[in-house]
Amino acid sequence: MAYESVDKLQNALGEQVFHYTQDKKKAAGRALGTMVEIITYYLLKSWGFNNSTSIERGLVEYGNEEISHNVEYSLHPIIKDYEVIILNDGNSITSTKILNALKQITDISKFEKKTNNLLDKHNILRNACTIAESIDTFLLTSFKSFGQVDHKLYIFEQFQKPYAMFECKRVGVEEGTLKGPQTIEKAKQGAYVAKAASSLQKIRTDNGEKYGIIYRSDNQPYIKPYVELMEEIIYSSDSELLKKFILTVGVVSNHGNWFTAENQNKELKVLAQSYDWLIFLTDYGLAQFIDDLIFNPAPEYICVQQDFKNSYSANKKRNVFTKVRMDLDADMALLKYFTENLSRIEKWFNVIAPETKSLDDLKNEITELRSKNWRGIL
DNA sequence: AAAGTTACGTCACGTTCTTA
DNA sequence: TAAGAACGTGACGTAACTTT
Repeated sequence: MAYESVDKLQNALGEQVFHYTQDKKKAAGRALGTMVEIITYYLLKSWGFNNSTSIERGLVEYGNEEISHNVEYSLHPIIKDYEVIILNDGNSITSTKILNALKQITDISKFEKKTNNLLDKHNILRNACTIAESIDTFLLTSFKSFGQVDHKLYIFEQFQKPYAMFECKRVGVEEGTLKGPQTIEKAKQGAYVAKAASSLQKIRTDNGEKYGIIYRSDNQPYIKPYVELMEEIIYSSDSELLKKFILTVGVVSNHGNWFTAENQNKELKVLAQSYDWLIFLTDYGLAQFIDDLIFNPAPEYICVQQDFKNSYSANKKRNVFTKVRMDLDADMALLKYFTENLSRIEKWFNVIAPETKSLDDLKNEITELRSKNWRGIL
């Protein structure tokens, strides 16, 4: 690999790409944050969660609906699915067009239309495209197949209430310092949301053990060691326990000194005890992604490099390399890259919490949650 | 002095409103 | 319908400040 640390890589990006900004390191850091988001999202897609995943939805706090937080990715129960065909007229695929097609096969009067385009006329895909909302559900659409004459689309009705959420965070090293970061505020912000979202709440015993508490519908508290209780909820079919449970997952990226096995920084400790799961994208993983797709792409991935370059230049119009807006070719290239390298990519992550678990366990837990009979539960 | 906290500037994205 | 402005939220890095 060309760079021995992500910090070096960030500075190189600053010089090569973000020279037009006022603070090139900061801008490069922001772009690296976008990469962490994209890696996480395409990992979820590769795990088969494409059609369950929403982006930046407002999530209300458990028991306190007046406060909501935009969460990066939330996984929602699918309750109905449809397929429609849209003529390929070369123009954008608007929610109006999709809803008009859907109207032919089902009653959509309870929905309020959104104005999102699944694809715009410059072939920019909108990931997790919401086309309409009702009180407790919404409609999310995606491509089933592309055609010269027409496209086949999926439409999924899903519950507003998710069963899992993911947040991505990255913090860099300050120039001139060996230790960092100084800012724990971001970690606290993430920790607050993680602690406020789910019905499974965290408490400490007097001995410092982490316990969970969850209320049943008769208002009786149910208290047990945290991970034990969490597993009990995930693998149960008890609607009282599952109803407002949200598995919270944090994804943080290394900056070279957050994480050594024996010495975690305060920031990391705060996050590790606040999310149900904290997974760690290593320097190595982030650098591999950037090297394989942006610095030294194989021929089939050059479009990714191009879209990245086009997205970050002094005279760019709109970014086409984000979790939501992604050039269609880059999307397909990313899916190919993740599918073909999935086991290698999964090794980019370390599991910080729960201590004894693996990434496979996480996949199993969200798969288990997806499989619940949510219509009966909610 | 070092460690920790707060404030702030810049960049970015999503939504809604406005304009054409 | 499309593009852009305005606004709200969040991300990231670091200067300035406070506490130990």
